[in-house]
Amino acid sequence: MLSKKCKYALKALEYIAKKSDEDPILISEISEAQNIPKKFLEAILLELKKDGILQSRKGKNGGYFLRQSAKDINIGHIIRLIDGPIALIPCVSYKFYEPCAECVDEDTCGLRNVVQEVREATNKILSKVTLADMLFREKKLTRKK
Amino acid sequence: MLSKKCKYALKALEYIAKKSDEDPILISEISEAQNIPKKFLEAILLELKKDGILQSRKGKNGGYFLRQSAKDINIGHIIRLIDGPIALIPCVSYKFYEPCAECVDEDTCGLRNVVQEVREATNKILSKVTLADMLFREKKLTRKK
DNA sequence: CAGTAATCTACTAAATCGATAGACTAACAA
DNA sequence: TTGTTAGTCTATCGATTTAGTAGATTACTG
Repeated sequence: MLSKKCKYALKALEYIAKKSDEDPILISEISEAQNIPKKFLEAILLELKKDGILQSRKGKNGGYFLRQSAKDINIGHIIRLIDGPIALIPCVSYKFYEPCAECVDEDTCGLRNVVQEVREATNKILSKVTLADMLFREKKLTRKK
Repeated sequence: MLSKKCKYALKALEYIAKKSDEDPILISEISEAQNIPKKFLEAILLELKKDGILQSRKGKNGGYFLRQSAKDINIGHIIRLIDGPIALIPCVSYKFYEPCAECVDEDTCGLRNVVQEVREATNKILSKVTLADMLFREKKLTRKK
């Protein structure tokens, strides 16, 4: 499961991306619009900034804005940044590989084999969905309604 | 990520299934063979028993054994039993559905739409893999080596 | 009845999660 | 150059979950 933090991060990014042609956006505006505790959101946006996804300006007319284009921001990347591994077991993770402490032989582990298949499927989706895609999906769903 | 508890449960089931033609299997035997803390394993096996997956007998010649055939025990079911929802967000979960507290409109949520696709892909795999399949994969991998 | 092995009850230490408080610093405008 | 605005940094906190332990009890078998 995604943590609330991660969900907040994605929601906030979505909100910023949607207004990416306007002035920098205030933390407090995002906080109110998306129902995210302000102080908590601060820390999240900072983390996204440190990773180079967001940029910020202090003082009057300050706020946050995207550093990269929304179509270059990958959803899987955000999830990994905030929550860590997406894989169900670390021994099949790309970016966070770690051997199982109790495992006798990784190469012949049936569970690992199954979980690997799940990771493959998940990754196939997440690696190609960007922030721009998410916005587009949202638009499409809204039109349908 | 799966909890250690869940990994232990799957490993234990695998071990029991592999020896399903023999006498009931002792907790202590599984614990030693699979490097699982004995007391912790006790609780896990009990949970699996309460769900009807395992059966047990006390005293001499006692131990645990499968209640159902290994090919009727679904991996996704075990994961849900021990860890709860597999979905990345509860608002797309089959068995553990819950609306997002902060979400304004679920039907048009772009994130939800993406996560739904991931769930679909994950579920397609997990819903068809059984304990027997896992054993088979293990055998296949061992032969290859 | 003795011994064995599962079951039940009750803890606990450590980590993580979600959130808050308050001081500090940079940008801008009057 | 000073006040205001808005992001940044440090620190702490309560609640929950995770992983694991201890010890007494109950059921089965020979």
